[in-house]
Amino acid sequence: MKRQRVDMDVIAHEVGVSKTTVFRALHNKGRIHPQTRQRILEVASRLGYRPNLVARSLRLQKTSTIGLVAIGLTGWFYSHVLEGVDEVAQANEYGVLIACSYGYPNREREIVQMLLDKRADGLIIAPADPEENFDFYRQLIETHVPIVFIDRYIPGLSVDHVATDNELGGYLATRHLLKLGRRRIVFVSTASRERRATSVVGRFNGYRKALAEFGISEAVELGPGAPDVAPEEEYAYSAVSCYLQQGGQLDGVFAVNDDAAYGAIRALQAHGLRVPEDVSVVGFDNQDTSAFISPPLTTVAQPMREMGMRAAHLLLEKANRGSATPPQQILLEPTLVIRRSCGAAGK
Amino acid sequence: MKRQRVDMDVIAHEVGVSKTTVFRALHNKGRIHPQTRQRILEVASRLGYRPNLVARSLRLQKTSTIGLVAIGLTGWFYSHVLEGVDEVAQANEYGVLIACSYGYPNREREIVQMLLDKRADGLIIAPADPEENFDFYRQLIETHVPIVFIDRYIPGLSVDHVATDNELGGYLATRHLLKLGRRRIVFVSTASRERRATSVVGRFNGYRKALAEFGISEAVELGPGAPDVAPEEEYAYSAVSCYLQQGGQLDGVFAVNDDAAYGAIRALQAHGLRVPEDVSVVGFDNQDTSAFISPPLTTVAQPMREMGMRAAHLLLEKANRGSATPPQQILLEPTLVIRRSCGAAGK
DNA sequence: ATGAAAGCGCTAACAG
DNA sequence: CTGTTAGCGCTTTCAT
Repeated sequence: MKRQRVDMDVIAHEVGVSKTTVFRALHNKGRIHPQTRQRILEVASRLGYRPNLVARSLRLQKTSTIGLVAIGLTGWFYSHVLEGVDEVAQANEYGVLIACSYGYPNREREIVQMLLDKRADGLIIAPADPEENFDFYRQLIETHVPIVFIDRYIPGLSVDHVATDNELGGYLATRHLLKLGRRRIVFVSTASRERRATSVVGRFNGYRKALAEFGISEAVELGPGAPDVAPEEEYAYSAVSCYLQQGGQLDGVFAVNDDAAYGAIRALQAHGLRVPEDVSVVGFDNQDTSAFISPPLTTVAQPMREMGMRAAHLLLEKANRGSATPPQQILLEPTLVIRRSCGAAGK
Repeated sequence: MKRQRVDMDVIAHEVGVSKTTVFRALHNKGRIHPQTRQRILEVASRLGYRPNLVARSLRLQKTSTIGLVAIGLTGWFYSHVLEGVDEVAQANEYGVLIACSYGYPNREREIVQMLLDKRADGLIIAPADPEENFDFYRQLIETHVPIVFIDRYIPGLSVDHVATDNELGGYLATRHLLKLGRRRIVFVSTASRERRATSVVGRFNGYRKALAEFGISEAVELGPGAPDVAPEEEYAYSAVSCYLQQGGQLDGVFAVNDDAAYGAIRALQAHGLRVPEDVSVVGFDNQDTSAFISPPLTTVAQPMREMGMRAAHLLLEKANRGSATPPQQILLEPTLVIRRSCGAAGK
């Protein structure tokens, strides 16, 4: 038995009306006799009719699809952001076409091209590098494809973006350490490629700003120079270990993310330093795990899901109302979550 | 200035040939004069021509898109699997349309439908529940849409799937604890919905199988009865705490995943028990973090990325060679990673 | 070596 | 209230 595909024509013939009438029945649009509509709906249902969204997309010049350019799927932070995007997409009957750049700017370009060829209605992009693809994006913007940068952005380009106020986050974390009396606070950063991202740069600036307010001008960054190795924990571990072995002093650590904080804590402990008695540690991201390591980690929380949702909303707005509105930069507020690793009261 | 969209017709007019010729030039197919081809290619490039993949999809009845039905994006395990899928998709010039069920069977059905309406060439699915959608999938299979289940499957349905040999994993973990002399080994499981998944059931069976080999018939599962709360760490923490407070005895823990292991360890420590001196703990998944908590966690590693890649390959094969081949069940081998939480020698 | 024409399945403008 | 017709951009068959 040959199960034939059923399209609107098949239904039309079956019922004995025209395709247009079928269309009107299915979409309940225009004037149509209730009886006719009823019959059509029944037949459609009996035949298991399903609209061909590809055909619709071609006709409407609109795919109801968001293109999502991620750096990777595995990070705590990004995966939550992406769920936020998915959530909004589903709620608006949009699909999400996703592809990862894995941090490579050239791959990022290819992906964007692919997504555009598939006629995504707009793109949400976490740009791997703040400079490498500057020209590429500048040209892209001129084509008026709706684009929203997420988490990171490309300085100098006037594009919508939504991100956490990373500078504020870094500031809050560092000021907290300072208020606890810590004065030799180091910034544990991340592998060189990531280090350039606006999110990381922001945290570092916040760190320095807080130091400056307390009259400290010397910023110490641990990471640059360490072997460029994954995972984050390992990188931080070796960066901190190296610093300590060379006789570096510290009584506070602000890690660029929670994973780095775990590595830092382990390095400190391996070196005989106690956390938080000897050294206070603050991370960034507030992973679930951070409440369960020992000591429980003080960290900066970002509204991850919300970030994804805001980006998606922004994009859909652009895609539908036309991109006439001027670009918005949405900054989300981070919050400090105090636990025991910093030595302050906290659960 | 009105920047008009350039399609093959525009190029054709510009060069003074027919659309067909343009087609042949672009695809380098059929007989075409090298000169003509050259001119066409130049114009196409100058005009910034990009193929409309939606139109192509409609014509070819093939979208070069994989539909991915995930349970969520945030787990360590799944996110790595998805990257594997993405990797293979990109390598084969496929797109990945993703949507999450968040564990709800009805939502899962809607997503599948949406992906099918968008004419994905095939679906990779992590089914939320092993039974709820049985009939739905049974019917779906009859339509011959290429489908591959991943990580979990639906018993009784003859569908391709690729998963870890979870029973072996549970067996390896438990046998390891038994060999270390532990005899009161509990299984720390997960919230009720997840508990039914074939992956979890497999781990539990492996656990019991190992116990049986050592003449132990009593299996103790911690979790059922505990408040059904997120995150995993919290759930495990309260399950273990509860057990201990009620005077439960144990000298070994096999946790269904690493996050649960973290929660278990914290509960044990909070209760004055030392890990691994008093209690040996083994997890499942080998998250990066597990090497950096204290004590470093012994755990079962799964080939996550490979799982995603195998699933994607399998799907593409089905989608292209026609789904005439009989369904394959691919089981991947897990490996035990020994660290300190179990008390054996190990880094 | 090139072109004309049909058609993928849907939507919409226009008639009746 | 319903039908006819054209067309979205591409691929392919058949002709020349």
